[in-house]
Amino acid sequence: MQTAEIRRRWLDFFESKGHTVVPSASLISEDPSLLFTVAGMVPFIPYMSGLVPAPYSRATSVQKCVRTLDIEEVGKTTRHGTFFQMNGNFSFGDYFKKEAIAFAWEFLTGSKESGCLGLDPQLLWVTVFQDDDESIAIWRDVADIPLERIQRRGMKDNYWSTGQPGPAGPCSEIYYDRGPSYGREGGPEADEDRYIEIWNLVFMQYERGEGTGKDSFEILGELPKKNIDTGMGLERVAFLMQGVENLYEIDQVRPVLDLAAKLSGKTYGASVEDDVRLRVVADHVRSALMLICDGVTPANDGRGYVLRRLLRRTVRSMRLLGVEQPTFKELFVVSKDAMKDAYPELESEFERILRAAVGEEETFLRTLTAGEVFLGQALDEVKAAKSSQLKGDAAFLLHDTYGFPIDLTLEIAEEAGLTVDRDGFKALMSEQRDRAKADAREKKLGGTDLSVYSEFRALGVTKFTGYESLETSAKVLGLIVDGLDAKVATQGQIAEVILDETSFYAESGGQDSDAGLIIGDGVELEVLDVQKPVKGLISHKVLVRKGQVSIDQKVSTQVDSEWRVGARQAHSGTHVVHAALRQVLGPTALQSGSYNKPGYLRLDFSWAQALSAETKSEIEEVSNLAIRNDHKVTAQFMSLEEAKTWGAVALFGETYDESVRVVEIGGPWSRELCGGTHVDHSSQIGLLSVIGEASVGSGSRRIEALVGMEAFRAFATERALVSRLSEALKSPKELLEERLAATMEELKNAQRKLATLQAGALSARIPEFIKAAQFVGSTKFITADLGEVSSVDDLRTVASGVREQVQSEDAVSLALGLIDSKPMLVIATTESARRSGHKAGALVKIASAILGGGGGGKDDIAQGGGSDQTKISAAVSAVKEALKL
RNA sequence: GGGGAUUUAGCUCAGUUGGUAGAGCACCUGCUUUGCAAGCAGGGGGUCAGGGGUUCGACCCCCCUAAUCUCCA
Repeated sequence: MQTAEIRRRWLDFFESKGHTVVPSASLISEDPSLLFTVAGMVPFIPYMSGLVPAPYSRATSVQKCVRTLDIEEVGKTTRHGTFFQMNGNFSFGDYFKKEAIAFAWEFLTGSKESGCLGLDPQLLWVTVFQDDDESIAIWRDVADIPLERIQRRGMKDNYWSTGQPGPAGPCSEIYYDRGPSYGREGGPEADEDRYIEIWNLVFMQYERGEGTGKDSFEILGELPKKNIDTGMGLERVAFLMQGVENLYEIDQVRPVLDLAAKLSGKTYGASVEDDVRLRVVADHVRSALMLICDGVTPANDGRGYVLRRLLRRTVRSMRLLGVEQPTFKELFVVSKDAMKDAYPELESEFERILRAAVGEEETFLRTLTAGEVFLGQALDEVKAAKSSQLKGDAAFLLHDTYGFPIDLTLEIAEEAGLTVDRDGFKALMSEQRDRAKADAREKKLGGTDLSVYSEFRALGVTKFTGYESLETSAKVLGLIVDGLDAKVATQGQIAEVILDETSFYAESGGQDSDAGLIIGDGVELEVLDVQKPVKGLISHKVLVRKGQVSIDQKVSTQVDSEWRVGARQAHSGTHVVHAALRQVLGPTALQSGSYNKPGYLRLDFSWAQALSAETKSEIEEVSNLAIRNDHKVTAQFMSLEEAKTWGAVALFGETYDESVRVVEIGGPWSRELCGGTHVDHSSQIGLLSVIGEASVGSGSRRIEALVGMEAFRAFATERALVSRLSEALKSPKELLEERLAATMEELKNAQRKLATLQAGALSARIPEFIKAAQFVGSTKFITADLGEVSSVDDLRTVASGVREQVQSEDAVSLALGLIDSKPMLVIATTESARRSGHKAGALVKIASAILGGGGGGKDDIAQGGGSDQTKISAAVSAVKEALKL
């Protein structure tokens, strides 16, 4: 049975059992503490923990997941994949153990004709938590499974919790027996390779307390609402049902493996090492495909770095298989075709996906080439030193600084007949890890506890009235002071206020929160920040300016109207720029993040190269034309499905409710899902001025713009600047550039002429200096006092010019002058003077010490200086004295 | 978030406890010559990423900033 078919049957089955089908959430987790969606239940966590009331009591999904913790195991085992799909059914305070077990058994063993999977019940084994007699009874009852195929296991294997205080409970797992050729008898307790886990049923029934690890914490009591969370690994079931050996051979993955084999001329199954590499390629290509599709781009940190590693490991594996040419183009096409039945968006997004993947492949191939050169030199040095081992720090430097993978270093060193100090390398790696971890611990302080909000959220959602009006009368439902529930907040305090309704916009979708006042009887609160700490709940951070505010008080929320006008201009301006980007650059220039506040907006978008000045102007022009065309701006609510078929731009990394708000500017010209506040007509944006465009990492650019009055003021400031320049250069504005270029040219010529003249004038004085030479013993001593000079170069020119005239004699020339009234000197010696022991460096040191400074240089020429110009003649005498020796 | 590396002529890069910034290629001029990156001679071209500091003096040492590459979390 094809993977897509199992997926479809799953959703149909649970829908028929009254479950709401929830589409897979993005791989980019909404929870900022998680890099990715790592399990099927992740999108449901707020409902499980009770933070947010569940909108349905039963749900089912097939969730895309990425896990890279075991990335090194990929390809070596049957069941480690970095990307996988988790089929889940969930109950939020609805059904519990009995139904969960019955559903699972029916779906697995029911006939194929009836829409189930039709697995042989004789091959299924079950594990339960050791004390959970209730589950054993249900299994016996529902599945008629013999007791010897039900095994009891301890906390470590069959007890679920998040590792933190909160819901917890026993699990029951279903295993599939692959048969005697895969391992020994005795169920999962004996052999988890023969008996493969396919389904985990988690019964959330207890509240756990503080504690560490998986098995040492106390149980505080029963949960008021018990939940069911189950997960069936789609890839695992697929590989068992398709009669293949592991998850790399299922229909969604195998085509990539086969292509990699074809490209490298290898035969799958011929070599253990090559097989692992082929599986790594097959796995990583699929993970990267899905990640890029969800909006991740290669980067040096966070999610982007995980993606980069996947892509680079793929390139490296292909190289180890013997392919040095680029291969991503072909590999990704094949992977996309294998996955597109379940994920049609892969087809429409493919151009963007491929661009990101191929771009990364190119840069990594460049990195490899650079690293190979470096490694070649390092290996030559090892050989030259008659050693046979490349040091650990050299291997680490290659890896850490040049991004050259360690296994390639090992491979190439081996080819050259050398070994690598692996222990040294590992030690340096773990040092680096410790450093990063220590830092992470440092920063972790102040992790926010959201539980204080859940009681307010239980009272219902905060009604947002700000789309229609700036002012609303409301009731104070809750106060939080210093993170704790409070009854009252007094003058001077900073508090968080929860209201039943509000006209204040909370920061989201890139739009900064509203500013304004909350006024009540004798109380005035200044709104500093507005956030949505949990879905549906709006919290106002305020400073109590006058009086005191208490629970149940009636207040009026008053958004600063000037602020809101600016916010609307900026947010609509962001949509305009986004649409303009896509019009000018094409649909792949997709927004990946944005921020806007009155007068200012910035937008990050996926794009590889810097924008040319012309492109930037074009984007600016298209934006301002759209503003001038006075498009109508409308907002309406509709279902997510409807919005998608309508072609609204949904942004990656954002999560949307069932009902979404679609904002249009000029109908289809700009159509985005957005909850922000907007102008009514595009002309109200006023004016839009692009002020900057820069890189925020490879594959991602940031454009910044000013709107409305801010844009006007920026232009006015520049105009004033140009006026001042024009006045200063005594030139009309139109001729400024020419004038400036001409002035620069003149200046350069004048400087050159001056330098020539000065050099000439200085050289002309050389005979005069020589004529005034004195003899110190047999050495001719020539002093040239040049007075104020422009640089040491003049002194050097004279000193060496003099020396040139007397080069056959025993002579020492000294040129001295003042630079910014500090005495400087240069001494030059002829060859025969040096033979008599007169060294320029030593002489300069003597002189400059007297001048209150220092100096030095070589034997033939040296320079120095000091700060006391009254000591000049003393310094010259000292040199003369030194020459006597 | 924490490290490492790089930034020098149009391009690729040298630059040695701090003492006049170089090479190859490209460019210009002249000569020579018509054979695969032609040769010879001469020449132009540098805010040594930006800013601050230490020093008599900084491409070099210290601090800050930016861009690019890279590793770890």
